[in-house]
Amino acid sequence: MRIRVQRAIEEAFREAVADGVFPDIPIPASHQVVFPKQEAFGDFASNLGLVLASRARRSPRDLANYLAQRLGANPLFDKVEVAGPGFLNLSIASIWWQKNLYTMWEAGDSYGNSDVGSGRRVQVEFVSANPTGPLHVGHGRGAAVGDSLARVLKAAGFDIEKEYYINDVGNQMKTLGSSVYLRYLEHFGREVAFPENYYQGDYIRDIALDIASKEGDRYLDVPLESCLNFFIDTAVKSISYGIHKDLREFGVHFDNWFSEKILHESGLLDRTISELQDKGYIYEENGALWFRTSDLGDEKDRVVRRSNGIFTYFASDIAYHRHKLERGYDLLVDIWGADHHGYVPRVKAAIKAQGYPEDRLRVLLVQLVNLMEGGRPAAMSTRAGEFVTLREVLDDVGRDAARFMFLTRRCDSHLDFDLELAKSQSQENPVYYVQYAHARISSVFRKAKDEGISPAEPSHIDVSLLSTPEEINLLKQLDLFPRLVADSALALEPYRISYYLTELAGQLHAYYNRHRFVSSDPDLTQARLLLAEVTRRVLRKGLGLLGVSAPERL
RNA sequence: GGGCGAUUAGCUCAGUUGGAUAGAGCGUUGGCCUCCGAAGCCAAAGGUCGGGCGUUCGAAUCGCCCAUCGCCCA
Repeated sequence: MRIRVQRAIEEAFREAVADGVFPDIPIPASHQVVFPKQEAFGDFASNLGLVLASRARRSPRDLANYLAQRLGANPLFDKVEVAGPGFLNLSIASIWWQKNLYTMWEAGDSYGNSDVGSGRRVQVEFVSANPTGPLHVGHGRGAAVGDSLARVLKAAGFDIEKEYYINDVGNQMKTLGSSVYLRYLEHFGREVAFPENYYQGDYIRDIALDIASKEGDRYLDVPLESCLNFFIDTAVKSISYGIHKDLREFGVHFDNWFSEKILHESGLLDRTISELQDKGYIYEENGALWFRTSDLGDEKDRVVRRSNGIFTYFASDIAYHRHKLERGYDLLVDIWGADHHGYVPRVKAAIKAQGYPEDRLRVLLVQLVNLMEGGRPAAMSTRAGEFVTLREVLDDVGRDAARFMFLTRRCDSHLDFDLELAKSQSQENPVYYVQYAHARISSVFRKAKDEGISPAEPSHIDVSLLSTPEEINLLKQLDLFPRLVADSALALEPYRISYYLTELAGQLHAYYNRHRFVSSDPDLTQARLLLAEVTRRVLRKGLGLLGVSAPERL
C-alpha cells in the first residue's frame, strides 16, 4: 500500500511540475513516506513539502497545500491534510483496505513472500558447535536465530543454504579422546588423575561406559598413543549423533555439514596460506607465521602458524571462508556467539586479502542466554562440565516455547530465559498469546461449521461490510506482512516477525472480544469469515517462519 | 591500558534507520463471561530516553566528551 501512496505523490508532483508551479527538479532522496505515530495523522505521512522548500524557495506549507489539493482528487484517499511545519497527512479510503482482502486471499499460502532477494544465493552458517560435548542453551539460541533467518530469507526470495561447520581437528580432539580414555580406565578400577582442563561432563563417562560394554577391556593396557584415534573417533561419533538428534527435535535441518578435516586433507589450508604469502600478507617472526591483518582493518597482526608448525584455528577459518567464497554465494552469513566478536575484523581481513569485498560476509553475534527460574537466576553449578543443555530445555519447555523465546529479542541483546515462564501455559507466556489467536480462529470455523455455514467464494463476498475500526486495523496490519518479511530478511533480523505476530494476535483478540464472526447476518458473517481466514493464514505463516507450530486447539 | 556493545516506565524489552504528544508485555489498581475458547478484552497509574556539549527546520536515533555495566584482547 505504501508503494501506491508513493506513486500517487510522485504523480501529483509531476503534475505540479508540468503546471510550472514546482521547479523541474528530481524528488530529493530525503523524501519519505512514513507511518505516522499518531492515528489522528492518518495512515501515511509525506515530508515532500519540507524537503522541497529550500530548492523551490517557497514555504513548506505552501508546497504541501498545493500537493494536498491535487492528491485530494485521488480516489485512493479520503482525507488529505497539511499539518505542522508542512507534513502531508494521508488517509486511505476504507474501500482500498477492504478490497485488499481479495488480493491477500488469492495469494494463498504464498502471501507474505516476495522477490526482494531476486534469487541471490545466501549461505547461513550457524551453531557449528565443536563435537566435544552436547549442545547447550546458547547453541539453541543460535540454532533458532539461524534457522528462522533462513526461513525468512527464503520467503523473501533468496536462495538459501544452511551449513554447520565441524571443528574436528586440533588439540581439543586430543583432549576429548584422552578424557574418554581416562574414564574408560577408571571404569575398570584403575586409579587415574583426571586433569582439570579435561572434559568433565557425565557424557564422557557414558561414552567410556559404552566402549567398555562393546569392546571390553581390550584397550586397558594399550598405551594412549596407539588407541587415541579410536577414542577420538568414537567420542566424536557419539556426540555428533546427539547433536543431530537435538537439532532434529528442535526443528533445525542443515543442508551441509562441513568438516574442518577436509581443509587439511585436501591441502586447501596449505595452499591458501602460501598464496597469501605470495601476495605479501604473511611474514615470519620468532619462527611463527603472521598475517598482516592490521593492514586490513584489524587492530594487530595474527598468527596463522605457530613456531611448532601447527596451524591456528584462524588459519582454518581463512581457508574455510575461502572455500565458502569460491562456492559462489552472493552473501555469507555467520552466526557466532557474542564472545567471539573480537574475531570479526580478522576474518573480514582474510576476506579482503583474498580479493573479495568485506561486506560479502555478515556476522551476526548472538548474546548469552541467562537462564532464570521464576525471576531468579537458575541454580546452576559453576563446576566445569555442568551446564544446561538444549536437550534439557527441550524436554522441559518444549520446542515451540523455546524457539519463540529465543526469537523475541534482537539477537545481540542479552536474553533472560525464564524456564518457569516458558513452561507456564499462561498469560505471561507470549507463545500462547499468538498460538491462542490461531486456535481461536480455528474455533470460529468449527462453530461456523456446526451452524451449517460454509465459507463462500470471495468474489461473492461484500468486503465493504468490514467497516468497524477493529476491522480496518486488522486489514492494515495484514497489509504490512509482506513488507515486514522483506525488511526483516534484508536486515537479517528474524525477531521482527515475533513482534509483528504479537501485535497481530492482539488485534485479533481485541476484535474477537468486541464483535462476533458468526452472526445472524449471513453477508456480514461471510465477510468476517474471509477476514478471519486471511488472518489465520498470516498467523500460521508467521509462526512457520519462526519454526513454531500453529495448533488448531491448545 | 586498548577495542566492541549496551544504558528507554518498578521489571524485561520495542521504537519502522532523523519526524509531530515516547510504545508494548509483565507487575500494580479497577472493570468485562446468558452468546464463536476469559490461555482473552477494556481502562488507569507509571518517563528529564544514563549525564553533558554539538550537528539542523526537527535528535531516543547522527558526532564528540564523561559515567556505569558486560564481553574480547594484552
